[in-house]
Amino acid sequence: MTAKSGSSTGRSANAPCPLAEMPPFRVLPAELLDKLSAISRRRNLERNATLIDIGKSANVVGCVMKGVLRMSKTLVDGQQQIVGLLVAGDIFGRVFDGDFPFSIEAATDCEICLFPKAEFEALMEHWPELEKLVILGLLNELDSAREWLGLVANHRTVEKVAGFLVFLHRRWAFLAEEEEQPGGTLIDLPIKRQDLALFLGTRPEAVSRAFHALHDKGHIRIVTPYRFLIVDFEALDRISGQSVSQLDVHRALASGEGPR
Amino acid sequence: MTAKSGSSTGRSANAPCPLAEMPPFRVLPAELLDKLSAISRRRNLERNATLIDIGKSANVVGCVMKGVLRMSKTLVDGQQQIVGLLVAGDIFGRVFDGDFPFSIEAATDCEICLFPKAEFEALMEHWPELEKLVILGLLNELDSAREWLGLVANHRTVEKVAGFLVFLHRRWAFLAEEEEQPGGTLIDLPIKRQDLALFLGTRPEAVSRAFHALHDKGHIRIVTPYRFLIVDFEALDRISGQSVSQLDVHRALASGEGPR
DNA sequence: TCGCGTCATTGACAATTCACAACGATCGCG
DNA sequence: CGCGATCGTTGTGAATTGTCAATGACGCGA
Repeated sequence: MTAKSGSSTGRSANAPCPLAEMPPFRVLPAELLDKLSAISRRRNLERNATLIDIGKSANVVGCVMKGVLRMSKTLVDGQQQIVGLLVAGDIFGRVFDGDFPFSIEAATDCEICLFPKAEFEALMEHWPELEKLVILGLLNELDSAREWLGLVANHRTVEKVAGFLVFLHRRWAFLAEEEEQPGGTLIDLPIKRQDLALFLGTRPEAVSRAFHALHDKGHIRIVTPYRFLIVDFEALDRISGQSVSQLDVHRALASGEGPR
Repeated sequence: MTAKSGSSTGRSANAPCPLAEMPPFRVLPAELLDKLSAISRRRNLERNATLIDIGKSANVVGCVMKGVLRMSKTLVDGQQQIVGLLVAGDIFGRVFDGDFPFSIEAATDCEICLFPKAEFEALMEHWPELEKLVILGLLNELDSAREWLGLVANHRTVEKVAGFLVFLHRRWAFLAEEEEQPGGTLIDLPIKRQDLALFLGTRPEAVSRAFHALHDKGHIRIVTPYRFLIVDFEALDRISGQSVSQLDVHRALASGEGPR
């Protein structure tokens, strides 16, 4: 299974996961939660640790509890192509399918919860609720990937970067990664410039220039290279050219859909 | 334009679909196939007809029997952003979820098979095989979307276009859209230049130039604007940047070399 | 058959990004 | 406390694309 950076696992490896705390799982009946907890293994990952290597068999299904993971393909020359990010609440795993067509690495320190694939699938067959959860999770991932596609399809780097900030703001709104501030919303960037550049289909230099262009226009404020203050969200949304408001539906899933 | 060509449906609307002929459904037990057929409605779509309007409630699950459909979002400025294509064998539908966050239109004349969502979901709860089918279908869509992401993330238009051809060749290999020819493989392009440009994050002019650049290098042959002959598949794969270094490709192109 | 509109193609120029390089800031470690 | 490595930032010329405009090919309907 996921052999990797040795012992970032720690001794909490076998402790059951507080699944009930994660938004997507909240809707599940208590009995199912118990069964899930019973087969769950907790795991901590240090930044840059590899969870799943492309091609290698990885018979696990998992859920991100904390942190950010990146999914990427490694091309023959060693260059990485990032194909997606996983954040808290996201479920990953090739249920009923073969191996992952990409690697999964920790972009930040992470806490994740793993289930043996076979046992997870067995549970799915008996619990339609779990099956529903998986399907909704996949639809969510799909929407996310397509939203990214829209971002990357933009021509100017400023549009991509602005769209990226909008994306962060909208999609991870329920996470503790943002804080309200007198001047706007504070956003922490989970990945470094080079990764972001790869993801957006550009170069680190262009990303840097774009951030500073937005800064100079007064739309954002660069607190540190990894922390931004969103001053004028509307402006970013306008620049990104993505002004679509129909995606709010799925976020109900991610946010636990309890309220309202 | 796309005025939902009302009743292109014809009188074959209620005829059962030959589901058993579609690859994804072949594995299902006969009894389930019968039940699916019982609730299925066949439908024909003319090119540019709208199947599903964004935002509108569409309580259907469907399968493409023939032709190509495009999924797209319409941005505030009226521009379309294409987020995916559906080809024969693809299953679409927001199972257990709300409305579509995009529109679906026929890129070519199409034959599709529709199921009422509620009844389809009911079948899923009793037939794990169907559930499995849906999940695998979603995983497939996800892979497809991520592959697109890799394409669009490329910088040069030649890389995007080359990657697109590779994508067509690999992903729809089982379709009758390609034919073997003495000189290579014949591929039919299901969408026009402008759509492709939107999809690849560039302009029609650039797409055109890229196609002709590949033509001039001898890697493809443009039979008609919608029909290409793949002469040197390896070269395309190399140029696409999905399997080799983009730097090498740049140099290879710059020096004007052919296949090794 | 002719006329019309759509679409692909091509050309020329401006705008933007890439690529290469150097510099500076930050952080961990001895 | 200084050293080195990593990363972010900035500057410059070269390459590529976006943009605007015009032309030509094709299909459709009158």
